[in-house]
Parts: sequence; C-alpha cells; structure tokens
Amino acid sequence: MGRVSQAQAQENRQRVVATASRMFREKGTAVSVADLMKAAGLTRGGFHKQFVSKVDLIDEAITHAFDEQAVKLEEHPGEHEAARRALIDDYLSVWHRDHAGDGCPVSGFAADLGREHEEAARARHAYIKGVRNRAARLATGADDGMVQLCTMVGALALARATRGNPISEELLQAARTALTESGTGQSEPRQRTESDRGPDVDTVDL
Amino acid sequence: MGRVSQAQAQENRQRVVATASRMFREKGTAVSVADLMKAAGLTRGGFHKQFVSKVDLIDEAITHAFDEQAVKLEEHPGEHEAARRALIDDYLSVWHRDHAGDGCPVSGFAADLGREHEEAARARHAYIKGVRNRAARLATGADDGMVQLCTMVGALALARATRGNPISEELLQAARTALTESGTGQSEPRQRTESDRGPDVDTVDL
DNA sequence: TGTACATCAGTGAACGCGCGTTCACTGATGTAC
DNA sequence: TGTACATCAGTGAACGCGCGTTCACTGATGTAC
Repeated sequence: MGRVSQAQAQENRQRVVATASRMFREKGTAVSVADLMKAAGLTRGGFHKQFVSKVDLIDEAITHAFDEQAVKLEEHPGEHEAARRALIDDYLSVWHRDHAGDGCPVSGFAADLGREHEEAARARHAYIKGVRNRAARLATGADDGMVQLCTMVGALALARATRGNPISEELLQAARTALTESGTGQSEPRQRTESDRGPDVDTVDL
Repeated sequence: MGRVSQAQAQENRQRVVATASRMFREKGTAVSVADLMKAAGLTRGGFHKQFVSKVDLIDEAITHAFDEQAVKLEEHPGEHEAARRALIDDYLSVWHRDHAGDGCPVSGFAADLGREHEEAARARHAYIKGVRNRAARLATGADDGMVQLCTMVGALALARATRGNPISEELLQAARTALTESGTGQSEPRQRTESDRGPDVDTVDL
C-alpha cells in the first residue's frame, strides 16, 4: 500500500482519534497503540506519522470525547426540566453502564485523570469545562447541579464496579429516583424555586 | 541473605499485602510487582514464594483493604448521626482526596473493578459487601444510604480528577453541604423521620 | 493536458525497555537423632 | 542439650512477551514543467 490522498489521510487520522476516544473510555488509556490502530483498520507503523506520541493522542482523544458530547447535549433544545430528566434517565441506564465507550467522558476518564499527575494538561482543561457544563445543565433553582452530577457519576461508577450483582441495578434505580422524584434531588430544598420545572415532574410540596 | 524465620516470613508477607493494598488504591492495580516488593523492602524474586500470581495478590490486597476499613468504621460507637457526620466530613476532606492509598477502598478500587471483567471474584465479593456496609452506615430513616454513598464516591472521584483547579474543592464542599444540611441529603424528604438525627445538625423544617 | 519526479501515508520488522514469572543459588532456620 | 542435615524465604539474573517508538521501504499522490 503506497501513499494515500490527503483527504484519506485526514479521514484515517480522525478515525484513530474517534476509536481512541471510545476505547480509552471503555478500557482506560492503557490500551496499546497497536490495538488502537488495528481497531481503526490500520497498522501500528503509521501511528507516529500522525501523532507525536501516545500521550498526545490521549490528550486529543479526551478533548474529542468532550466536543462530541457537547454536541449531543444540544439535542434537547426544549424546556430545561424535560432535558434534565432525559439526561438523568440516559445517564443512569443499564445501557450507559454497559457502554462506557459511547458514554459520558466525565465518568469515562475520571479514573485515568485522577491518577495521571503530570501530563494531559489540555485534557484536564476539557474535563473541567465538561464538568461545569453538565452541572449547569442539571441545575434547578438554587442548586448549582454539582451535587447531582456527583450522585450520577458515583452511581455509574459503583454500578460498573458491581456489574453482575443485583446491587448494580439497585444503585442506578436509587439514584434515578432520588434525582427525579424530589426535584433538585439533594440541595437545600427550602431555597429551591418552582419556576423552571417541567409540567410532568412528580413534584413534592415541601 | 539466607532463610528467614517462619514468623519473619509471615510478617514480610503481610507487609507486602498491606503495601499492595495502599499502592493499588493510590496508583491502580497496574503497579508492577517489582515496585511493590521494593516498597515493602524486598526484591522481586521472592514474590512467587508467597503468592501464586499477581492477580492472586490483587484479590488479597483488595479484601485486606476492606477488612482494615471495616475495623476503622467501628471506631465511632456513639450515636448514629454523629458517626454519620464524621464519616461524611472525613470522606469529603481534601486529605482524603490527596491520600487515596490510605482512603476508602470503594473509591480506590472502583475504576479497576469497573474495567476488570474476568478475574478478582473474591475482591468483587468484598467490594459489594463494602458498598452495602457503608450505605447502611449512612442510612437515615427512609433513605437506605445508597444514594448518599453515590454522591460521596462521585464527589471524591471528580475532586481527584480535577485536582489543581478550584472546582475540586467546590465539589467536595457542595457535596458535604448537601449531605449534612438537609439530613438525608437527597432522598424523598417527606418520608424522612427526625428520630435519628444528632443534636448539632442544622436541621431544616420542611 | 501530459509527463517526470519528488513527496509522504502507510507497512512491517526491529529497537530498547519493563513487565510477570522462573530458576539456580545462598545460608539461616527448623528438625531428626 | 549438641550435632548433622534437610528445608525453604529471599536473592538476583534470566526467560518470553508486549509495550511505545524508530526506520528502511513501498508506491500512489501531488506537483513542477
């Protein structure tokens, strides 16, 4: 196989990034370059024609995952509360638990970024932006959404770690119920306003 | 260095398990056997005199971490609510964020168990027991504690992944406030009872 | 528009390195008498 | 209680293997004329 057109090369490069973005979320950034390239339909040799190093790709793959998700998050342009409920239900679904590769990068990269202390400066920046973005989308009234995001990330992490045992589904269900039945889910209820709720929420008068 | 007494050998073995338990929580189970043995003051060669394989040690180190923590959890024999608040404050502290090796194994091993799909059957069992145990300790009234545990695990994971940015401390603080100011923190407030609250809790009449 | 040639995306073998594991060896410990 | 000897915890070098990376090579692409 000889030289490939510039357009094809660009497409190949993007496919490697997209593949890495998925595999890193699924199995962690320890996935080998050879496996990655193979999954993208290429051989290992060409890797350094496109990327300076593996760390470089990690940075790019993480950033890519957040960019991609930011687009997805725009898909619920309707009212805030309906979008919030849809986000929560998707997030705490068995499907999301079992498909980390196509799932939320906040959960997918938390472990690797929590242990990586040197590199990945760009990725870290994208990660923090992603956390703030999601928290804002969950916010209801006085609650800034950060605590709800913590609950969701924690529930998903525990559900993934306990897969195969009934407690896995219990955790997802418990978090879903808590986050949707009482409106904000957990912040100081007395300060919460009713203004931005959707009509079909099973609200609780406090 | 020749043979060592049976007592010394047993002590060495225990030191390796304790060291592994700490290092695996801190850096993940990818830590090498050589590094582990070195940290325990031994050389790599002796490893397989004590352990069948590295996977074997991972199993034992995880189980050990939970046993050790179960003992620590008994240290607050007083009233339930005071113990609960102490647990939450310790859990969501900056110290805990920065010392995963001496911290909660539920958070420390969530990432590795979430990705490990074959081995570690014993470890998985210990993990699930640990999750149920901690959830029970957090329970207040109608809330079974699982959702609160999710919030804590998620807050710690996000705080660790965003270390170095102000949002890291914000996440810990937000979760701490939510979990202590409103009693249960997030479950259906209307069903909650007041009976098991501590005297110094800033309770909110709903 | 054709033709000659330089470019370079992708290949596959090889590099040094660190991994988990094995093994011949050491010599103090534990035991048989 | 002493003595002779077998045991085996720990050592350090070596094993095969997979890692990230490098490199000579290929040949279609892109370009200069």
